[in-house]
Amino acid sequence: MQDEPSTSGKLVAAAAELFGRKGYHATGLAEILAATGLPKGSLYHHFPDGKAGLAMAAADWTATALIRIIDDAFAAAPTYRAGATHYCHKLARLFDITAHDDACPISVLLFDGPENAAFRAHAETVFQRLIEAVAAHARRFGMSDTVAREQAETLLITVEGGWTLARARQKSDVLRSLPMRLFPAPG
Amino acid sequence: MQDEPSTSGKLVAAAAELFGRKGYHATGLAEILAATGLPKGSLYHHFPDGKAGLAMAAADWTATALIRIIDDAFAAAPTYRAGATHYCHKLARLFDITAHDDACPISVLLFDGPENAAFRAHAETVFQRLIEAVAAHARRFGMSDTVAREQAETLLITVEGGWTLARARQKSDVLRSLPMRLFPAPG
Amino acid sequence: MQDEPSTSGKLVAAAAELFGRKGYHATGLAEILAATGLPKGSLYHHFPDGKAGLAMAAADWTATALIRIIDDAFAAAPTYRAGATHYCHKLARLFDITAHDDACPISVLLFDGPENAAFRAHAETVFQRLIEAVAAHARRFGMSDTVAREQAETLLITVEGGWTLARARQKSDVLRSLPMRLFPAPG
Amino acid sequence: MQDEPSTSGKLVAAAAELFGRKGYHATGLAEILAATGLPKGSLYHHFPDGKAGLAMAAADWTATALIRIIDDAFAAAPTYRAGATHYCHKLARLFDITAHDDACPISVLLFDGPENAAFRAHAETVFQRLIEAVAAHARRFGMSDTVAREQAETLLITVEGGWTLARARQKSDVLRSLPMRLFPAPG
DNA sequence: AATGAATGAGCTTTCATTCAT
DNA sequence: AATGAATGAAAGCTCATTCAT
Repeated sequence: MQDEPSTSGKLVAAAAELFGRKGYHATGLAEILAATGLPKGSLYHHFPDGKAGLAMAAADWTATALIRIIDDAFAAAPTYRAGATHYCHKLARLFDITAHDDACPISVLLFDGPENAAFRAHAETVFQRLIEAVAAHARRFGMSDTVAREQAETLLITVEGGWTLARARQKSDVLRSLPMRLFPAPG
Repeated sequence: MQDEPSTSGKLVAAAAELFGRKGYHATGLAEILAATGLPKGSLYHHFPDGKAGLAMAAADWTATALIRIIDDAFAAAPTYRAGATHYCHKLARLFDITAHDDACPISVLLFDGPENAAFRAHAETVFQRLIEAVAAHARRFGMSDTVAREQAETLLITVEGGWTLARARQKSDVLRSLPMRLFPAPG
Repeated sequence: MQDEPSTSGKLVAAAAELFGRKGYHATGLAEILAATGLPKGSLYHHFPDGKAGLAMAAADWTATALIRIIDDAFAAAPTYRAGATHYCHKLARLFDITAHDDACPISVLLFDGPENAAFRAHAETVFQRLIEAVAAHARRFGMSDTVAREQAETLLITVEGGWTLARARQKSDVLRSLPMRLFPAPG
Repeated sequence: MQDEPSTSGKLVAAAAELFGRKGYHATGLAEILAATGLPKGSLYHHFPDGKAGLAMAAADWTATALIRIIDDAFAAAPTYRAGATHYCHKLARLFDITAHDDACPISVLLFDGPENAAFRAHAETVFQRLIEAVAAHARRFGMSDTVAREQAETLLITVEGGWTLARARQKSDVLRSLPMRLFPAPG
């Protein structure tokens, strides 16, 4: 149970953090290397495709982290609605902890990337992984495949937009208000 | 009845288009100038703050264009729900017309910008203009101030997230599905 | 006896101040115009040769100001030595009043200028005007032409070097020590 | 016995020559690189602080060269006066060899630099190195600490001013006349 | 005499990447 | 696997100057 992070692991973590905070093009490789303390030439051994390859790995890494949060949020929840609510609250806390200045870690990684077909294709895959993670929980609560995917998409869409507005306002309130918008009181 | 576009107007339009499509940092000033045919030095005459100033102007310009779409969508609508639905459909058509590759014209302009306080402050203002434009129509349909603003925020959040997912999939379907998500069938 | 400074007078004064403080190349025309409040196009009406012409005028203006200081210093002096001492003290006071950050107003104007023959020729003329001003006082105290010019040159050389060292140290002490160096106590 | 100049050494030498001849701001990095034949990107590898860092290194390099001249001049001299005289003559010869168009290599490097505190602080240090080098010789000839430093300052002040006037006149005569001014014939 | 928009060459600097060791 | 010097294209920006009004 050694934690000693691997060289490429350190690179991916630093890249995910910086790409999320500053954007793909605004983050220089020198900055990433400085954050890890690794020497100049190291990067291209682990990521022969350079910055683009590192960005894809960082997107995967971020998605995995988000899926863990999703699973945690839904694990102890009695209903789908409760799980979704937990998820929004967890994201609000995450927003408060970080510098209030990170973009949705995924969308930035994907949308500020190079105008590259492979890169764009990767974007949809990553989003789909998140949707599938939520849909799995929805099915667990008895929803049909179709409804589960529809609900998962709605949650993701709302969270994505909510995070953006929260960032504009530098306040996490919007994220905490998402459940009320997703599940309006009847009547 | 041509308006013979002004020099600075041409710059703003080209900037809004390119910033939206490629992102702030990925768009070079040389590109913007090439798109307008203007010489290098012209830019700083009209935008002494350079790229950042041009980006702010482009954000304003885009917001104004979006508000016109909002007003058009709600103008002939019999209900708020109908107006919001029209708006989503109009955006889907806009998405189909453009290169399928533009980010939400506003969020990209604001969130890929430089790490600049003034820039970030401008972001909230622009978003607020859009929310207020929608809220005005909501009030027109009899909603209270509080409810109107809440509904407007919900619409904007959903559209923002929907556009992002549409872009990842390079398909406008998600945008067309937003009304169904916003106003689920009762029962 | 109106003081209302002429347009070109304002330009020359601002140019002399800025060229002296920051150097010829480090001072932009925009800066000079901003300091005067004059509009962009004004400069070339009064100085068709542009920056170089303005710099020559500023050098003349500064030389005239220095000659007035020289004349004041020697006017009430009983001996040449007393006059030279007054002059050094006056310069030390001038140094203390200004930002401690001006170069010798003349040498900067002349030596950081463009690599231009006309400009360099002007340099010698201006220096010669200063030497002649001092030499006139020296002759007044009975020195021969040859001795007077020699003494004037020595004073100017020393003041020039002293001002430079004072600037490096940001202290006017060196200027006050110049008389002691010029006229060492006998024995 | 060639030293095969290092990349950074070539940069410093070229920078010292060009900064001295044309001034800090009038010298472009492109010029320096062209003089060395090095490619554009090389400079920032060796001088991460860019032009300012290169200028400081060039000032040190020039000071070291001047101290060697000072030591040579005083090495074989029987008296302090003889050493100072040798120094002035050596500078006059140096002036004649170069393009007659260099400023005092040090003062230009320091006084036409950017308005930067670190840069200005470096200026005094470099001047002090020169003064100390002369003072060491003065002490060798039996002068007290105080007198030695005073004499060294006087020599430096005079040389500085003399070089400036020589440059204005494009003739080295003034430099050759400095000993006569420093050590006037008694009587 | 006065104006301010227009101009494009030039500036310093940063970039992602390559390569010899 | 690891290193750090080398590379040159491109970045955003400022410059002195011109010109039509």
